[in-house]
Amino acid sequence: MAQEDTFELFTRTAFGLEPGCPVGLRLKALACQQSLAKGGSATLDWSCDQVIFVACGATKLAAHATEDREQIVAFHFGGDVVSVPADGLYAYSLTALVDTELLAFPAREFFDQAAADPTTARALLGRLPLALHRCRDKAVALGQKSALERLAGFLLAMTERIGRVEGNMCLLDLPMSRREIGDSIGLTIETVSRQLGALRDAGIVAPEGRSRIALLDIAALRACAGFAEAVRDISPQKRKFDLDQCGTAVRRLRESETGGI
Amino acid sequence: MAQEDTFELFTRTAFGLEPGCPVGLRLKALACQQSLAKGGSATLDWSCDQVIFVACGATKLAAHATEDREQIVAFHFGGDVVSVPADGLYAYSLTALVDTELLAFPAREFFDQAAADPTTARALLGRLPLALHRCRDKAVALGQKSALERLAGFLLAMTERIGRVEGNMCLLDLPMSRREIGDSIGLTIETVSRQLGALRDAGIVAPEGRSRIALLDIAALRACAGFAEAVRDISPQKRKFDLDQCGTAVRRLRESETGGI
DNA sequence: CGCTTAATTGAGAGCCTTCAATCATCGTGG
DNA sequence: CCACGATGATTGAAGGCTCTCAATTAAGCG
Repeated sequence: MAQEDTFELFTRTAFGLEPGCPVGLRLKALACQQSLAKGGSATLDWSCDQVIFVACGATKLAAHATEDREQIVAFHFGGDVVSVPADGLYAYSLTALVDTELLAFPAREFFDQAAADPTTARALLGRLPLALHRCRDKAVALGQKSALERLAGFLLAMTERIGRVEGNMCLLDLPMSRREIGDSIGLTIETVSRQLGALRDAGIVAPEGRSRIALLDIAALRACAGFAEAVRDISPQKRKFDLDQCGTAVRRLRESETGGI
Repeated sequence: MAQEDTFELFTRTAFGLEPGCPVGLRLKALACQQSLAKGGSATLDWSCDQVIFVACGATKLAAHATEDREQIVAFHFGGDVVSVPADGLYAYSLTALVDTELLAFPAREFFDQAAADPTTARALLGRLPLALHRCRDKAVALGQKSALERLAGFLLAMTERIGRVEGNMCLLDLPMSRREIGDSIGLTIETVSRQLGALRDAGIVAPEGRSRIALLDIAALRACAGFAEAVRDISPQKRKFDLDQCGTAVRRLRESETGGI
């Protein structure tokens, strides 16, 4: 993908700007394009925050907590804008799950320009809270939910992002490994595998090969994830009843995933 | 605190705006002031996102995962701006830890006005990523760290926010209960108490009464929290060595807390 | 000073992790 | 096209950390 194409994709899809407009040109002057092969990590200036536009492909944003332990903070797909923190409490990295094209901007200068243009500013003020709220939902999952609940929530979140409907079920082609799933929801690869096996044995999902999963019963999966189903102003009795409807293999949880900025 | 005073505090401290300026007036038209007594929850329109300015006091933003289980997503203090999600996967609540004054805005209209004013937009584009990055650091703690690491990280984060230096140590007057600490870092009240006891026995902290904690050895506390100390471009040997310097009562983790937008 | 509530401490159980082995998948080369 | 090898995934057994349940102690308030 040529620099021109990538940048036009950026201005158009991310902010609804016409190519060649003043803001677009100023932002373009800041942009640094990168092509990452599967498994490659973005080369960024880690001394200051960055804003990344994922033109196409898929990436993971990971925080390195220990030499051998990383927490994946979010997954991103084509069209997403990612806010990448500078080195702070943890060292972060942005890694391509598949071949990926991206645009990198230094955050301060990027926001300086964006703030001056109402259209761009409004777009960012829409995306940033969304990413924040997704991250919070993730924190809820990591802090309060069981392994099964986290995995079910993960699958549902991924379905919303990259799921394809096929008849009366849903197909999911995951670009990430079991390890990356585990690193995302705070579980070991073995636990992920075991819980996936439980969902399979319950007839809720059907893994096909290494990366494809067919979702046979989304309602049951949602019950597994244990989200708070529009609970406000619903009587406790009714709420309790609904929660108990999940089957025997179903126990506790809830979750969210993938936060474009 | 009168409406006028609260609002002026808002425009001045949060955005550096002069009272009576055009944006200020338009934002004021959206504002809904609330005074919360300790323990009171904000009355908000949960059908749409809200932006809250905490004029003075302290609040917790909590997600209700289950009837008896809540995850505190962030603590806020005077001057903070909070992005509060509408009802989604979870029901959120904003509760006062002490008597608190706040201003509530509907998010969409708020951002519409803010985007039109470069100064306000720039201020928000500075605060939102900060809150996002804090939330991510919290996710790392919840997903990867041990109980001791989480508590140490919590204390350090709180120290940065509301700690007072007193001689060669630091005093911390926590406005939240043990239960709220636990709900914030994903632990039970008993585990919080036990880990705090471990830090006390190690001579690192000295609890005084229910809410005050004296931090006697911040370096040791930092070691307990197990943050990645500017690890990029440092040899593995050196890194390993540093990590092993933490004492016997010290094991694994790292953390962050309190995200004003 | 006594009461109510919060915090601490202890014992046992459960869930996830760790360690280890087997199996499957997929890319490569014959 | 099939066989092979390497890597990833699954499954099993044992252990550890945190949770749950329960009792005791302390703090703060009237």
